[in-house]
Amino acid sequence: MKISEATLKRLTQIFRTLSRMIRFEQFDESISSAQLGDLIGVPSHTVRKDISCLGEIGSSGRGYDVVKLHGFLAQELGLATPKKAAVIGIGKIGSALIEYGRFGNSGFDVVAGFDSDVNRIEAMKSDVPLYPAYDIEEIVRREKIELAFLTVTADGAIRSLERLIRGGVKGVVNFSPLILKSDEIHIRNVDLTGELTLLSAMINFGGLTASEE
Amino acid sequence: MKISEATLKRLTQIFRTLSRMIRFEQFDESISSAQLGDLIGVPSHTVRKDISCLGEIGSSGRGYDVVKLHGFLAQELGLATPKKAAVIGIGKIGSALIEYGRFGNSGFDVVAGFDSDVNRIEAMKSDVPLYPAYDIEEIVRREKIELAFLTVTADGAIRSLERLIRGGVKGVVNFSPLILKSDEIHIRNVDLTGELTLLSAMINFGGLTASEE
DNA sequence: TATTCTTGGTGAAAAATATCACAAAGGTTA
DNA sequence: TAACCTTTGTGATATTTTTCACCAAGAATA
Repeated sequence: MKISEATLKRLTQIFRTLSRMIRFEQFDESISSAQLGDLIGVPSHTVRKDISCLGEIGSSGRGYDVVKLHGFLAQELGLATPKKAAVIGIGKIGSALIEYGRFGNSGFDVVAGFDSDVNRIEAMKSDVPLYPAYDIEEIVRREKIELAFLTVTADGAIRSLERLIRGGVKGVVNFSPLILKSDEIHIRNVDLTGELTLLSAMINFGGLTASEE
Repeated sequence: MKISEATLKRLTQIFRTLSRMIRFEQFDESISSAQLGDLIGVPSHTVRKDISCLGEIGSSGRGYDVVKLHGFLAQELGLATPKKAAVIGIGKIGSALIEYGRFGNSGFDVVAGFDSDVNRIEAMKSDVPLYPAYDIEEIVRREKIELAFLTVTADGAIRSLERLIRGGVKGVVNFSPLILKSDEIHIRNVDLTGELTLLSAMINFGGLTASEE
């Protein structure tokens, strides 16, 4: 079965929503595709089609068993055993991610932080061990780290990326304003301030799409 | 002419790339669609088609005049006169965004910060004025703020969003793990740790798309 | 048990998006 | 000026993604 990136994104959103419901013990035994759709902001048929890509797990007339669906998604998406993750660049964004990353149930676990500024490393206190940037390749390989948040400036982004790839990382979320691409690993570019620029442009175009020239 | 959200996103990426080139004075007089495509990670024909949605601005045999294209995009996308923006929630992410937001050429200008913790407001020093959260509606209306970064926890996200909408905001970038929707304004949901979960799932599926069940 | 209501799964239709291929326009060189 | 590059703009095509419509399965009710 084929799964599009859009579908995979929605499935992980469903997974995280279920994780949160379970963590806070706020859920009924089962949930309908319409309810799930409301939670992630898509119509019910999209939810059904997405889930059915992985198999038949729902129950006609009742919906999806919350705990069962959560476990099913964890299994099928490979999130059952969390992957190790690193944060490169311990600035504000980086240290925020280290804190957030301590929640379980997300499919990953932040186990190391890196920064090129050795003084900053020593000055900071952190739940996870911090290392100088030139140790990225070695530590990533030794600890079998598979994922990384890249929160460095545009200058250092490429060098850090190369180190990560040489260390064997399989996926990177890039927060630098530089748009990175790689044939070897998965990269997701997240431009924080770029989102506001896009929003600004969207407002000028009235609707989401369509406009008079 | 109609513009899809995907096209608009790429056009803002081109705009920001050109802005950076101009700011650092590192550019030739003109640039080809192929070069632009390399920079934002899409093929040249996509770049040409996107730009041509706004009009004919390129020059056969030479490409696009960098300064002219930048100005043209600013004009057409409505980024020529920066919109005012606010940051709701002055934690690590929030204060990082306030810093980043001081760059010009992005189509927006951060002019206010808000937090529900009054002590934190007083303790922080910031380039922009900080206010308590219950003043959101008033200040947003008075200052004619059109955009906002929402960097609060899931608990406070909905209340903050309502205040922003009542104040007349037109677009919000939501960083809380809650997926927000609104019929009245544009909302972009950016789930930072969710990106790693998605990446983790993508790795388990080998390619970007396609896989055997 | 018969009836009615709810809800998932899914093939088919529709819409949106991306890709291609090439004519035409401007630049360059001899 | 003529021949040859380079590169844009775009109609046509192909692909992907979403939406729709409805059947069948299970639950609830009487």
